[in-house]
Amino acid sequence: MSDVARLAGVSIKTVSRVVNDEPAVHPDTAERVMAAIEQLGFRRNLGARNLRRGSTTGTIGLIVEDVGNPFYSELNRAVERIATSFGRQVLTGSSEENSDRERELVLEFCARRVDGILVVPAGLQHGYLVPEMRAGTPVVFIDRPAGDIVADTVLVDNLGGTIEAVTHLAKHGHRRIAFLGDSPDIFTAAERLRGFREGCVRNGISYDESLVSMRTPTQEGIGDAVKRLLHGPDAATAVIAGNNRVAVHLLRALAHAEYRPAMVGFDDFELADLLDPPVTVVAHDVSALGHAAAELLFARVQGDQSPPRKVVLPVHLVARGSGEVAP
Amino acid sequence: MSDVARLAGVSIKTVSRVVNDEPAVHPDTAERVMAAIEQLGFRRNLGARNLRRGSTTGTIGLIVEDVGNPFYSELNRAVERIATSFGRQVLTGSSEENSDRERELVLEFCARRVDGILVVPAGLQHGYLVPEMRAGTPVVFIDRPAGDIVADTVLVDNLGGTIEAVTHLAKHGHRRIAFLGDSPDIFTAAERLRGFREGCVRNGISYDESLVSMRTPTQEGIGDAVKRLLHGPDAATAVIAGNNRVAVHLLRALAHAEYRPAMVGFDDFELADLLDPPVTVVAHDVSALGHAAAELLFARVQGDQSPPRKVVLPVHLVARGSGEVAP
DNA sequence: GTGCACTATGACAACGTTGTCTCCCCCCGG
DNA sequence: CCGGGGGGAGACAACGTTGTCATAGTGCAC
Repeated sequence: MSDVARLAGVSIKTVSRVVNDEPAVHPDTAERVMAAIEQLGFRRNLGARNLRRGSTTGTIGLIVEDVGNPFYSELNRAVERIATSFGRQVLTGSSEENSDRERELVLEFCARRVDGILVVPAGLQHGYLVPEMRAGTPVVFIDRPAGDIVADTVLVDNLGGTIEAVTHLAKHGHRRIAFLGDSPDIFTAAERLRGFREGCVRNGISYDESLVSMRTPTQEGIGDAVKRLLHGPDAATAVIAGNNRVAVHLLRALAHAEYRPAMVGFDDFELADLLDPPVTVVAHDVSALGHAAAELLFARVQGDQSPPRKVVLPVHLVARGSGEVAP
Repeated sequence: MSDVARLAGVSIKTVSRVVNDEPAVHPDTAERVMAAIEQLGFRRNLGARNLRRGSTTGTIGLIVEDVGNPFYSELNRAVERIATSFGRQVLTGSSEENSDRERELVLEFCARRVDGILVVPAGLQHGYLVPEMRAGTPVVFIDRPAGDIVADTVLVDNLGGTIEAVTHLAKHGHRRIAFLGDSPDIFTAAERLRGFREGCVRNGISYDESLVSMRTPTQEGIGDAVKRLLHGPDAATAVIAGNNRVAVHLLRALAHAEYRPAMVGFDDFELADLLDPPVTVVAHDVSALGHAAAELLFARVQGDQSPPRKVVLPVHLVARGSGEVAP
């Protein structure tokens, strides 16, 4: 900036006035300054600006499990849309379902003085956030609640959705329904299992633990579970996939099976309608999730001091075929 | 920081020494400082630090068309992985295939003094980058080359891949092959069309422009193209989808068709193997694309001054069924 | 006891901006 | 001719850090 000032033959402050479109600069002067800026390729240093003004940095942080997972990338996109409308930019990070990594990312973001943080929490302990939140960095939890603190949270109706899935299958005559979930440490997985249980109860089905598998989904693990749960005299006639990754592995495991059980997945996914049979899912609006969370965050950024809110978004069952076959 | 210093009864500089793990601080003093930091929830301001040290900001920018598109989110993930290994964080933005937006994002990133920029360019004019690059911000172009400047670029073999697709179909007896591409303004789309032409030539097929459609893919547009190209006396017996979105729309348009042509898609996608018939694609390694680009960028960040490089990654045809049916 | 090396600490400036205050000049009314 | 007002511009400090240099105190060899 001082180079520009020298070249234009003005003071550094006048350059500042020009780049900030402040009035009270003579047009001729402004033009000289602009020319100098152009010539030198000057670009104002936003870091220094934010430091001096004590203003917001114009960035927010988004932490998800994996930015490469279509579920989270859609979330990312929705968040970005809102951020852009508020003139903010988005720093993203993948926690890889690792709470240490999550914490590292959060603290790094705080050190960068992001205006706010959106996080799909991996861990259950979030006490480390208390000082940051007290220091004025708003945090909104997405898809899963904070472990041990009270904070803004946006969730989907995991419980209701899974109950609906069970009911749907029961309505089509199924009494032995398997549930393939994810690691029970993950809130959504635990909650959906709870919904599965409750769904069984409501439909007069005795809950059978041997038909449940709760573990991080891998192709091999799901393959084994399929062999175990869908064969033999007490085999399940229907199966619920606890999330989109379970669903994909399950579909692959079933692809060449001689017997195909009825199936309902939690989370919609692209091409579900083009498979044979098309896959019935409990769908929810991922964009709406990101949208709601980001809106909530920006309300906080702009000074909303009301008590922490908990938003639960609805889900709905999309019947496409795979869930409507009889036992 | 001055609050911490006051509470610990030391100078601000000593606090700085403690947070930077500098030697020559008495353990007792350090402990007092740590306690004060803990008590006040102090977190060093990275912005101020970077300003003072004149060092890098520890961030890089990534601009893609749409962070929500699985193709780009996988790229994002690969880039993030490398960035993390270099201790950097990633600012992301979606250009929405709009060159003004792209430019806005780039300049904003530069104003934030990112250490480097990775961009999947939307426009053809990149002269605006020259001052920034001269000022020392390295830029690497991904998937598409810069329009009018020389810069590091990482591409995939669009030409070779499409030739391979045509050859594959020709080998299975097809002589009338349709090509559904994207807007010809997009480098990859134009390049794949060029490959289609070349493929026809090499296989002794006369290139028929009436079997080609180059436009931004929408469900409706692809549906119309299908009606036009795959019916009538001169109907195509095979079709090449120019990218993953075209493929998805095409699959949906064909789902309930009485006649299904052979098909090969450019870009692999999840579940392609589970469709009926499984979809044959020209696949390339999106992770490798992001990996290579990020590695190249960090080499530049670390001072590599060698002439701009152009990397072309190989593609390979994955035969799954849809491309192996006879006319 | 003197000199020297070394440890622990602090004062101060500087990074690139911008807010505040001040100054100068010109124009206009009385 | 003088005073006041407003437009245009600059000097300076400050944002939160850290690099440089200075200083005070300690221990040790001579």
